Amino acid sequence: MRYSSRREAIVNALSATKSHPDAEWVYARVREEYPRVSLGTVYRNLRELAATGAIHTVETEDGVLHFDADTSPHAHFVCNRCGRISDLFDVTDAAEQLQAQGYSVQCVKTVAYGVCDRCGK
Amino acid sequence: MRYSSRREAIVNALSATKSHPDAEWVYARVREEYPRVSLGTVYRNLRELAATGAIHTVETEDGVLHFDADTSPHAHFVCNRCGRISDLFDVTDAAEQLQAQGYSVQCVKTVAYGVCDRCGK
DNA sequence: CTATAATCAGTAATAATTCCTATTACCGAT
DNA sequence: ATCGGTAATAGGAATTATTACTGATTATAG
Repeated sequence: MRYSSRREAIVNALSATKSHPDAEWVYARVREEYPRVSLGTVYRNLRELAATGAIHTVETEDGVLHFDADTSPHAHFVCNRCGRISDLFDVTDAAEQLQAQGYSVQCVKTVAYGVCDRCGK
Repeated sequence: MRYSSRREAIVNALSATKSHPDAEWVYARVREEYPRVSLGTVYRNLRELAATGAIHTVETEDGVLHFDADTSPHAHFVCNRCGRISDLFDVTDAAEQLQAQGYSVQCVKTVAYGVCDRCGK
């Protein structure tokens, strides 16, 4: 993957926040620097960055993808009311910890992605 | 939520499999019994059933929602190659277990959903 | 029964995301 | 410095899963 100014701006925009923004937010930010950037470019770069593991993704319950430049291992909490996404750096007993902090946990989903035994052969 | 024959057929179709199907699959099954059922009805019922917790949902990386009639606490593994979704009843050290079984784990996502401290007040 | 409110089928609309095509920028080699 | 090949970009069209809307139907409480 060779250098590209738009991709750099996308990564910079994402690295400057811990708010787990969606593609539209990144688009708005990058447009401040490159007013002619297209939404498709933002989507493509975010997708490619996520595919290589350079950034991470969080899917909210409304199906919108959110992005995270912090690739250290951690989980997320999504508020179904305000949409805010917060970090959970210690996943053990996540539900208990959250409740102790005043969060009401409706469900915890753990999904592993990869290649299964059949496909790996 | 009052009785409806279509909803019953939807739940039955979902309960008859462990393959975590999507809405189209459920639609095809229910149509065997009710050929005039509409896809919108299937979507609406699946959404309402999931909202009440009667069924669970798993989102694959392509953004498609899959449904699970098994509401016992368990996690999932999604194969990014064949799309197959398998159950993980023991989540502790999920990655290690999966690797021992011949799975190649690319990432594990844990997301908790609920209402945050600010919104709860 | 009857009233009423949920549910339905069918269709149109929505919205997030991807695809497509012409154009442009980059970079190594001349 | 220029060329040629390759990859990236812009802009818009297309795709696709999902939801919204409408008038008709149906379950069920009284």
